[in-house]
Amino acid sequence: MRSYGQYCSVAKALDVVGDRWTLLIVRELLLQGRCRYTDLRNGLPGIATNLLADRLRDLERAGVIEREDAPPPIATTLFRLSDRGERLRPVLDALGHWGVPYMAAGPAAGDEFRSQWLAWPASTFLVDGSPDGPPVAIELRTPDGDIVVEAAAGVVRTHPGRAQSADAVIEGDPHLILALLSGNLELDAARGAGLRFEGDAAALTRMQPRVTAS
Amino acid sequence: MRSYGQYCSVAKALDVVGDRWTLLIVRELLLQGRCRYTDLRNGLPGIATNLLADRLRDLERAGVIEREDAPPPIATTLFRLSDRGERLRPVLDALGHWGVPYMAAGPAAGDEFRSQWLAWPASTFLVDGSPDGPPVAIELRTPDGDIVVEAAAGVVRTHPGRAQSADAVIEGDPHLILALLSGNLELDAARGAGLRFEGDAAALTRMQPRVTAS
DNA sequence: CCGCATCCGGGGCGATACTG
DNA sequence: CAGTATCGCCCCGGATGCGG
Repeated sequence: MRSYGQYCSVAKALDVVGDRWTLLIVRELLLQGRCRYTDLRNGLPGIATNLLADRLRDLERAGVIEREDAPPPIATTLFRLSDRGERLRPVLDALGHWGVPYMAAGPAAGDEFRSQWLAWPASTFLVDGSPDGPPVAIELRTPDGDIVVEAAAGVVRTHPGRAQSADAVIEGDPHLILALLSGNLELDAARGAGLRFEGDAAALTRMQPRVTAS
Repeated sequence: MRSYGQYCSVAKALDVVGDRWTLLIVRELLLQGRCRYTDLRNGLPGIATNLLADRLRDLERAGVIEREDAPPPIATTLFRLSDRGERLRPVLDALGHWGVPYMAAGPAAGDEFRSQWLAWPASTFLVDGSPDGPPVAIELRTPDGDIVVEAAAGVVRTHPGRAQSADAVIEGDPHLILALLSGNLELDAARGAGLRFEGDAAALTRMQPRVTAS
């Protein structure tokens, strides 16, 4: 990116990560950890492949990501964040938190979705309604992968994969899942819309929208 | 900006503030408060005037800033952040903190500088070396305005303007001021380079670089 | 002078095709 | 699978004009 030419730490940061798509690439690496080129493409619907290659080159030169040749049997290239890149997490957290209100209206026409993107709405918008209760885990199964949403000790967190013991399992359209989690859709209505829900409905009410004047 | 078309709060946030120059406009409004168009231009060296006008329109439509007609005798337009815009402060804080290491090497050739930009290096990179001591204020006088750096109760903060009672006053080249504050330049050397320092040198050593593995 | 609008050249970006 | 190559387009940068 063309430098702003300003001796200011915000401008210098944007010189490095202010290009279009750059912070979304960091998002995917924060969410997924080490990725193949194809994994990144899949997590970044809409990006032009030459742009992804360009950005990965830029980010590597800037010391934000590192390229790693996978061990022999695999024969592929993996990309991962460097320590410096991992330190961008607070930036993504702040941006993701600020952007949550835009999710309330539902996806725009043609919006793509990946289950791992629920991490920010879940961990910054939802709050554990019963901080003193035992931990609760809800497993989400979407067409592009599974993630676990956990409420424990007052906070809600997410991570990819399956839960060891899920209190509830939700399967179906990701938009419906978010509507259900955020309280914009009742369980009965969600079921009527095709969402499959198994397990303890109380696990659902355990997670509540954080009360903020946004 | 063209939407990323992703139902993700980070992407939605970048749909609004991801355009070039946009976050720097927010930076200026966070630092300066209400601004005239000309004030913004002055705080954003390098921006094309049509782009500034475009961005201000976009930000107003997005509800991030608000336009305000100044009271009669003044007859000008003022721009200020809305509540929603003020909530971008954590984003700028995170970015500014992440970018501080890029300041260490000094300004690049042709880099512009404004004194108010010292706010992030001062408040996130410097730390109050004597948390239990009485508050200390250093007044900085640069060609484009004055700012105050205060150390109190363990933290270092800045604000524009003059101090009620400054323990020290530094006047001169902003680059030298930052080098002096960050400990990269000794007081004697700074004086030799043309910096004027008056007051208590202990106020200077009160503020120390935060120890981080950056 | 302040707050823009207009015009124009160059390059970043988007979409698709192609390749080792 | 992991990228290059190519080609338009539109965003951006820089200069200038202009009404209030």
